[in-house]
Amino acid sequence: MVESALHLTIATELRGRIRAGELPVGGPMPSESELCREFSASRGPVRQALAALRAEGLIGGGQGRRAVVLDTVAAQPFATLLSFSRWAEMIGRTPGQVTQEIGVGRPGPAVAAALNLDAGDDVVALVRLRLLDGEPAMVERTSFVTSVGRALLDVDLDTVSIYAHLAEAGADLHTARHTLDAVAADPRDAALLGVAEGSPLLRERRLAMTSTGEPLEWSDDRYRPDVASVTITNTRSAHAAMVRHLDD
Amino acid sequence: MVESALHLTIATELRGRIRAGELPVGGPMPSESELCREFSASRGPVRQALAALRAEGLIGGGQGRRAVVLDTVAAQPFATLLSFSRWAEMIGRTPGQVTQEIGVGRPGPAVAAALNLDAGDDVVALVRLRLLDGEPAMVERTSFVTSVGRALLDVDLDTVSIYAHLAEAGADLHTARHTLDAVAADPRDAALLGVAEGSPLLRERRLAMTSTGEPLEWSDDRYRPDVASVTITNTRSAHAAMVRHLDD
DNA sequence: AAGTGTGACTTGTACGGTCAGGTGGTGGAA
DNA sequence: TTCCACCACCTGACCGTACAAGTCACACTT
Repeated sequence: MVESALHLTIATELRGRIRAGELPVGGPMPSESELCREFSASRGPVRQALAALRAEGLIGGGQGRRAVVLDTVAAQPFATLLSFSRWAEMIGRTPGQVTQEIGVGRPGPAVAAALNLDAGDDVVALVRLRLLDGEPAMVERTSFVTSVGRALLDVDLDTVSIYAHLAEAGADLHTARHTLDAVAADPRDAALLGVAEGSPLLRERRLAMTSTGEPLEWSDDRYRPDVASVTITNTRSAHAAMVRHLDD
Repeated sequence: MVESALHLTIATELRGRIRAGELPVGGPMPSESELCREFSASRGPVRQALAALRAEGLIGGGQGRRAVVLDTVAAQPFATLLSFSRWAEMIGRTPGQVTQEIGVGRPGPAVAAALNLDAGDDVVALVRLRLLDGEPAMVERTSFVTSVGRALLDVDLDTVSIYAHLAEAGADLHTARHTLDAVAADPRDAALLGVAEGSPLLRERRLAMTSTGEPLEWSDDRYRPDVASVTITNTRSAHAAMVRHLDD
């Protein structure tokens, strides 16, 4: 087993203590020097770990004061925000999917612009109904650039997680941009999700890129708003952290 | 006047170059050592600045490779996400507001739970229609804890920015949690925003807290989805950054 | 021509120290 | 008893150094 970096070890350990209630919400964190002694680290890694927790919205506080525990649940890691399946598993639900369409073809102008494609380029387009515990939760309309999408044409998309498959195929998913708004359910959305036509849906449009900014995937996902919503935490110093969660 | 911190200076300067196109999208950032020389800094502040840009979704990249410019527009700073007025000013629009109701009273159970109030506590409740360039854009239903809200009862809310006023009054706004979903416009929303009853609205429920986690404000904001949406960037390493923006 | 090293360059991680500036408790003065 | 000055402690910021690990291009070998 490769030991991971010290600052990651510290962050993981502190996250665990916060989640377990060992460090209670509203209470102070240990001081930096205490953490240095405990983990035999210099202040660098300790501060790096605290900065991470701060960015996740777990702790707050200011100069001269000890950091304060704000919450017990952190924002979700990268993969969870990208993959419906991993998200479902993380929140303890069973993901499912029913593929409606898949094929190679010319993209519409909006998709071509989002993926920064040239005039002649094709995409692999996919429409799926996503389920949570067997109930309709989301309609997904995804377009992949062909270099990535080709790997999908041979697999059974109703059983395999796309992102797990793409990761194995070596796709370098690194950054994603999510745009959230509300739309009315069109007739097809309504039929698939089991809601009335025109009823409000939470739409997440997502562009996934490599570490160098090359677009890989563009998706238009429409959630039943009674099933899922999105929470973001932001702090004066740090920036925002996002979490998609279930409505109970 | 104290000059601001070096890492903030570097980050601001680099943001400016990216926005100006001096560092083109898709191109490499200067190496850390180049930045050290240019700003007469050690690697610490330089890396802190780059980490900030990374968290804002402006740059990406990995070990051994130079960072890559991903986008020209950064996520918004804290105040912009909290204050409709500052957001409007940042995107070059004129904010406006028409107060519908304001008063002190007993909160509903949902509000009391969100603000973590005891049974007998009152809140200052406020309903406003918010405008962009004179056009209806959002309906805001906000509840303040009385210690904070009292300061609002004496001012003209149609002309003063609440957050500017609260900041002057010494309120320590530090962290905010935003939950996004979609709702159908109720009759009152529809009348105020000038949309059909039942049409989809983007709802942002927001809890603002002090640095020690004490709730200060709970708000239910409903946007016309043709006017505003919310974008979030997240990266494998860094966490998410959020930006609220205008739909053109 | 294609594959393979090798080495320069770059970022990631971590150490140590230093100073500035904010916080909060304590003890003495009024 | 109340108030205030002071001080110990803490976090924020920064420097310089060192080594590990990843990337890329170029020269060399096959």
